[in-house]
Amino acid sequence: MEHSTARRKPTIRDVAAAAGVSHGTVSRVLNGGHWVSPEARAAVEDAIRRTGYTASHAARSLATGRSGSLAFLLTEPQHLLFSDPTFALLLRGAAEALAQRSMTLVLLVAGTPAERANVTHYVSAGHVDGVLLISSHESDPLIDSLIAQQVPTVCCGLPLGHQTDISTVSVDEVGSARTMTRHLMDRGHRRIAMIAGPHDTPGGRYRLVGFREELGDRFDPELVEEGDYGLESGVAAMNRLLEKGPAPDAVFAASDLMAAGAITALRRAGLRVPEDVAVAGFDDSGLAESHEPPLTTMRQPWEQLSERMVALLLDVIAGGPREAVTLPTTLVVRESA
Amino acid sequence: MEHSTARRKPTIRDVAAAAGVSHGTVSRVLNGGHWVSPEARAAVEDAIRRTGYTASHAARSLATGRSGSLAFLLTEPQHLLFSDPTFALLLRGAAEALAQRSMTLVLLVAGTPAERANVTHYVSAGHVDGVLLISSHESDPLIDSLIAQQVPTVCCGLPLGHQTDISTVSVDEVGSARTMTRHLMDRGHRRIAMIAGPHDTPGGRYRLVGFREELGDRFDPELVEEGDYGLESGVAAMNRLLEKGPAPDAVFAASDLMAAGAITALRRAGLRVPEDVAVAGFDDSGLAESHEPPLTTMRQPWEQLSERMVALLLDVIAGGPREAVTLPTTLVVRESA
DNA sequence: TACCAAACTGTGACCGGTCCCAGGAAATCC
DNA sequence: GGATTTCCTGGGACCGGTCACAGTTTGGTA
Repeated sequence: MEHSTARRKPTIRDVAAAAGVSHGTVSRVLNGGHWVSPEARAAVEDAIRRTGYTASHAARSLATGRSGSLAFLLTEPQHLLFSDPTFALLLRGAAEALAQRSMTLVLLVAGTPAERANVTHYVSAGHVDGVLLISSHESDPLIDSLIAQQVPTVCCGLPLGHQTDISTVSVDEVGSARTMTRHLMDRGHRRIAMIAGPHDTPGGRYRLVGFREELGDRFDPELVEEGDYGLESGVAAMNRLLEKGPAPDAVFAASDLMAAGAITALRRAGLRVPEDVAVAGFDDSGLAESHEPPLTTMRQPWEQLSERMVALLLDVIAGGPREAVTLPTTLVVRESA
Repeated sequence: MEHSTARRKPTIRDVAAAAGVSHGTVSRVLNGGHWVSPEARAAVEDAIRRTGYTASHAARSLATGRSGSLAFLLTEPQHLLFSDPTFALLLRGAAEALAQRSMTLVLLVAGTPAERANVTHYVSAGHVDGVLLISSHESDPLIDSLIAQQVPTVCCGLPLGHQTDISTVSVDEVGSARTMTRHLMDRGHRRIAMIAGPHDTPGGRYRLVGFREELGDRFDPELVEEGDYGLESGVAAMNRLLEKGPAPDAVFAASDLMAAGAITALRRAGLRVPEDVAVAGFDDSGLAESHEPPLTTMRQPWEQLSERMVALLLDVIAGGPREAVTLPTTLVVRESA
């Protein structure tokens, strides 16, 4: 007898011995159990239970060539990551969607050029099966190198300036912006300003498009300023709008954080929200509900977004066709507008 | 000749062939290069460059028994994750610290009981080399099962109710709270209230201890309310304080989010901050600086926290001794107090 | 000159799965 | 009743690394 049970982790062959079958049969049970007799299957399942067997990721990965993990790739500069609750929502959703499929999420951050190089190397070395690309800017070289390396990728939001066929999951940016703009117009506002997102991001560009479309000939380019989705940039953009001339009677910000920033700037200027100026946001990021006053905003379907991204990426990995999924948003009317 | 180069990824043996040495020598070069001649080493390094070789995680992991990844384990309920910028800071820091060591971070979320079971199973199956445990509550069964399974673990913050020797990295909670309390007293405030964190978390308990110690016989238990670190709970706690009697002239909240919530509640009650009531936070979480008014708070050394946690965990994995690291915080005086 | 240690290198077993192939048993068909 | 198909099973090669071991060369010492 062994001097102790040696606490070695049981392998597939230990299970096979315990069940009185071959390791090949155990493997078949593990992978769906086709072509195994009911008795053999039962014996194996019992043996697995008795031995406390758990499959080794590494061994499986080596044999199959698949890693069983996806990368959650962030390319935003630091200060946005810190503050934007949006990323946390997507991250959590993705982690959950993967856990259900017993896969894992690897978080990759590619803010600095050095990090980008590392990340590209890591990803194309095949350490992950695919990439969930979050928030990319126009003509981001990272996308091109992922495409060049044939890495299965799904983008969150339509990648601008890349006419290649990458699968995407996005929300109806133009329609959402039109809905919110219409809401502000219906409330009787006439001088409506917009604090748009960066023009090299889909949210920055298309929300502005929707805003302009809905306003029609009432659109005034003087009433558009650009921010980076962050709170500070909302303050700055609002200040620029106030410097230009008479205050608008409503402001549509392309993110909740910028809306919060705009409200701060308006208050400093002695204006009340929503009495003097109505302010609407975008995202419904959790901050919106608890803000003072609670923000009127467009709700993005966060759970669906991450779930669909994961599902789509797995399709792509399995060799499925390109797809572009568009999800609807909903108007949430609270107190700010 | 092959019909095409077949795009198979080069292995260690391909490199060996290209360099004219054995695969064993290539492996030695890869692992520090001891006992290899300078010429062989140069030949191998050149061959690696020419072939574009990248080591396979899976194969290495299978051979060594180590996975090359750590888990970032979150046990908080959902709504806090969504809003608290604190987690994002720690997460990013940890990802960075690991990337420098060419290891990867696996994000695990154990909010619901079902998730907890999965996570426990996953971790003890050895799919990660160790666990960075973020924000655990008192007598969390998760900690005990990790200990029981001998999983190398480092906690962020002293785990309450677990007298076992787990390595920890924490900040000087008591000292930090005393510093802030002293600051408020020095500013002339006499009726100082506290919005504490959950009493079953180290930050909730020890910040209150420091507050009480510093106040001495001026301490009034009536002026203490508890929140869950989230914004909403700050609003609620402040409202409870206001209902009890005359408003305090200063409030010390155990998180920036709760401080922001307290300010919201005070404003709704018609009180000005800091003119009528001073409000101080804790964390310096990015929100603090951009808040209106900017928050006086205790800055936690986020980068150091995550870096030390990772370093400590790697020590533990390597068989090093238990350690309890305590890091200092710094008082940041802005406008709110 | 013989002997030995140190420095270097090659070989092959092994980690724990998957998957293919050959073969046996039972059921089906002519 | 014999041939063929269908179902099930065992065995071994293989994935791409690491590591222990044996063997070769070099230089120093008795």
